[in-house]
Amino acid sequence: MTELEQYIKSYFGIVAIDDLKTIVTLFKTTTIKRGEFLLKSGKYCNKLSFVQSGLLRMFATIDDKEVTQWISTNGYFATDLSSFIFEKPSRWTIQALVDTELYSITKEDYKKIGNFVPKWNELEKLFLVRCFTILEDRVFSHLSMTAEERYNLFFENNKELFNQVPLHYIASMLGMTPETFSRIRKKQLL
Amino acid sequence: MTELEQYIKSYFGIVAIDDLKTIVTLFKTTTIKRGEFLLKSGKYCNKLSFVQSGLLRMFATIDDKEVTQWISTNGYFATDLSSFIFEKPSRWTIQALVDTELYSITKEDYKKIGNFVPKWNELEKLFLVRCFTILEDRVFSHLSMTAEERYNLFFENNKELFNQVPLHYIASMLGMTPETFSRIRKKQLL
DNA sequence: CGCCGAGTTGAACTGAATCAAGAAACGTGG
DNA sequence: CCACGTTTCTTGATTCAGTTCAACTCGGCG
Repeated sequence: MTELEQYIKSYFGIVAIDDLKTIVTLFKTTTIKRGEFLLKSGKYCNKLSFVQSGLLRMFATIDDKEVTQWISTNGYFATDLSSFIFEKPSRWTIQALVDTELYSITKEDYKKIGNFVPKWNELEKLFLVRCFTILEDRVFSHLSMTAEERYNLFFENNKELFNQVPLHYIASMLGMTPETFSRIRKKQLL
Repeated sequence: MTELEQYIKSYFGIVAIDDLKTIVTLFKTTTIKRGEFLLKSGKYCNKLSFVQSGLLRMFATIDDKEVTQWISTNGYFATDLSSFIFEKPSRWTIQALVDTELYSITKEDYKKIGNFVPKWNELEKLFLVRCFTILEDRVFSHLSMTAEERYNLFFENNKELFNQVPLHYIASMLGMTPETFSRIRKKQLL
């Protein structure tokens, strides 16, 4: 069983085996090498990708600075949801931090899932609300927490990530400089 | 035609008149007086409300401080989406800033819409992605902008709000103190 | 080896918070 | 409709969290 199947089962509860198979077979295995791009800013994000193994980073470039919005490790999706659904150019660039295996589905195939799997709409809704909730929490963290508190919260929930990706990407995603990140980190290690 | 009908038409494009009527009749008119609560933190948010007129503020209380997450004015929805969909206790409190007219639908009735209006799933999806995108933009604003830039961006898109609600609520929602808000405001008015 | 990106550390600086006080606007009860 | 208390908003002085700039270390890789 692939991670993708496990993901769907664990997040969406009981789905008929046949439905599960139908969904999964619409996703195609692809790989992307370290440094390569899954999406470039300004392009339409025409696929939804699930990370089987590896790491992707989604970021925007502002005045020569890269702002990391999201890091997708195995078990996460990577896409510009807004671009994918509304078929508009993306603000984001998605790049592989290491060689990465993906299950990708094109927008075209994605639209078909609903026809094959009636329950899909419900699953999709749950997925979207989950994404919404994650962002809601992040907004809240910026309204009510210090850099240190954001660090701790993220660290508790994503310990593994800290030995997998360059830390300045995490710093950027948490809205602080690498220096601040480093100082907080030192403090927490004592 | 109510604002709710207009909202659905303008945001979701052509919907059959019958479908529109079906959806709208499931929403019940209610009013809520200044200071009253639509939702209290810890309770399950069992309805989705559309603001016909008035103002609602969604906030959480942390260490005696209120953190404003969202202000719903006419033409916006007010709900804890996560609580509403997953039927879990809410972190948020929603309070009326002035006497407010709502169109509200219960979770129970909400579930039925799909049966009556086949196209509903598609509309719902677009709605959710729109909500997602708004939050994504807010996260990005905290990762890449100063308080002043956030102020300006929000002001450009929400001028009307500035003469409708106490400004310290807007300040809180933008992640700054009332004092900082006031100083930036003074600067921009010159 | 030498280079380059990642991470650390220190010192100076600054945007924004905090603290405090006063002015203006508001709404509530008489 | 006025008076009074409360909330909102402003302004100034001070403090502090986090940024910036710069220098240095370390480890991996060509």
